[in-house]
Amino acid sequence: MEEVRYTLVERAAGISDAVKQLCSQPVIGLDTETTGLDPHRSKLRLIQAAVPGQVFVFDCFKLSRDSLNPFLELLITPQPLKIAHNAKFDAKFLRKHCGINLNGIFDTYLSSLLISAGDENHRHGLEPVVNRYLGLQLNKAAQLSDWSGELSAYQLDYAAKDAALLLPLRERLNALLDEMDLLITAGIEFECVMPIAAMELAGVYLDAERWREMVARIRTVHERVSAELQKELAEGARQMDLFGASHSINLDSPAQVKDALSRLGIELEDTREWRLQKQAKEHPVLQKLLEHRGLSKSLSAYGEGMLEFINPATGRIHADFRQIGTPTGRITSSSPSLQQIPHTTEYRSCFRAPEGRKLVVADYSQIEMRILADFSNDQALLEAFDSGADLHRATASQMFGIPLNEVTSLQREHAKGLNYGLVYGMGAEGLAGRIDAGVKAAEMLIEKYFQAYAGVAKWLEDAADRAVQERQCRTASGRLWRFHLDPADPQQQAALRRVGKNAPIQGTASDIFKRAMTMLDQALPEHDSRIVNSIHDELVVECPESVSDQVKNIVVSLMVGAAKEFLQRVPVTVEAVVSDAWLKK
DNA sequence: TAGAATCGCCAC
DNA sequence: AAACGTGGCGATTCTA
Repeated sequence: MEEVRYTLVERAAGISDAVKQLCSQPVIGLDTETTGLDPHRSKLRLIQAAVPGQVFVFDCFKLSRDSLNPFLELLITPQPLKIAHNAKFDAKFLRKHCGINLNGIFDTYLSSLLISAGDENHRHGLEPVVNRYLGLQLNKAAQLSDWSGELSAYQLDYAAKDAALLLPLRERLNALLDEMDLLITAGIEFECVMPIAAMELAGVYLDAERWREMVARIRTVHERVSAELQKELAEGARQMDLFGASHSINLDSPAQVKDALSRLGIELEDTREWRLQKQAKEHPVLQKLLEHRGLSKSLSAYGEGMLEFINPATGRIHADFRQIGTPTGRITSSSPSLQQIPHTTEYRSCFRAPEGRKLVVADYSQIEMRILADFSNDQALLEAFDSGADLHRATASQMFGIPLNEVTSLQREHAKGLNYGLVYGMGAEGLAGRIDAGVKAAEMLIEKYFQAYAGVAKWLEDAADRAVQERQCRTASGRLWRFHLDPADPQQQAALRRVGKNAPIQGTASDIFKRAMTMLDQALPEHDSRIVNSIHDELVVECPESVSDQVKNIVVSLMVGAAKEFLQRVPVTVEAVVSDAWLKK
């Protein structure tokens, strides 16, 4: 790419001329350079704004916040459209350091993800994206340079070039989004950037003392169980070892554990949980091993390490949320993953509302089954939801042709197993394992289920057929997943059929969820409230104690409202509680 | 010896 | 040898 012309704006006097040229544009390329990655501990150095043939580079170290105001005004309105690559990053720094919410976003990173439609071979950094869609080679070497001192011409040129590239890149990506019918999904994603940026910036409060005590408690038990296991597993070894060498085995090594068990006469293919579970009754040592595994998991994944994520600047945990974390559109979280904290009181009670505040914990009730009911237009399943009865009880009642109040707890369990497993394309063996029944019995239950819900059966089979035929599927918003499996391979075809059943449903739940986050992000600030965690179909909102009931009502009504944008046939309910901690009371 | 691959398990 | 979809991640083991 040829050299870009840029204007360095270091004095307040230069702002008005820049703004004059920027405000007449329908779209501008936007980028920032910062002294680090954490908005709470790093500084915003440059803001670059590109128009065709010209880039304005604002030096935030030399300009006061007030003098930047006329420029920032352009960023908080939908027009001009701001193009950024991973706008979440820039949005966080602009919010933290300039106090503004970016509005009117076109994100080239999210666009690239949508266009790739689940192709794992595609990378989505600016460099590969520019290479893929513009055929240009980009040098990102300056990105990690020191942006806190006097800037070299090389650095400024790099900064300007990045912003300038966004204009042609957007042209190309927008055309592709249009061709692929992805504009509606893209709109949902772009509007969700700011809510997610705000959530990351807010972070979630963890009671460190309480967490430490819990970890210490677990460690004590872990040490005891370890010692007991070592002793039991050494039995077999001692008899065989003529040299009397110590045989302390690594309990975290599946291979060593398997060998040790073998010496005790317990032969296993592998030592996965379900396999241990199977024989735990006859071999108490396996029960103990399972207990040890659980404790080890607790200490490694959810131990002291969690405390290192507490940001010294805020005292809170600011996880990294990937907005399009999966091909179905689900958000994922890492560093730490706040989406896989064990669902037990001892863990979750450590995630709390700070003094004077409360958490509203809200989740969609059976959202995926409701989407299935809506898509399939199955009258019986729709009726089950319309009745307002407990879904699994209603399902059992319909399967066995008996009144609701005569459903036994076993019948309800079986219906529950079916309701949960179905949207994942579960087979008879899977159900048998889940509900602790024989395969024959499971087959009969599935037959009964599909007799009751014939419309569901038809929709699922059609969805699977379509996936095999078209090698792709879409959600309600039009989000696309293209498959790169080989349909000639029976195993891959079976997998494809399962994904074909599940992805439209899981992905539509994502569509709904992102709309809910967007609507809430607009409504919550006036109540001094904010989203602090997001877990697929559950939201955690932190709010002042004094308005917690009001906020709870807002959360419920907006979440329901978001679902109604996509679902017309089925009622949607959201369960919400006001709590001191991340608990559903 | 660093990075990749695998196992195993947490969430929805 | 897995079962039922989507992930993240820590520990061990493999590999260049």
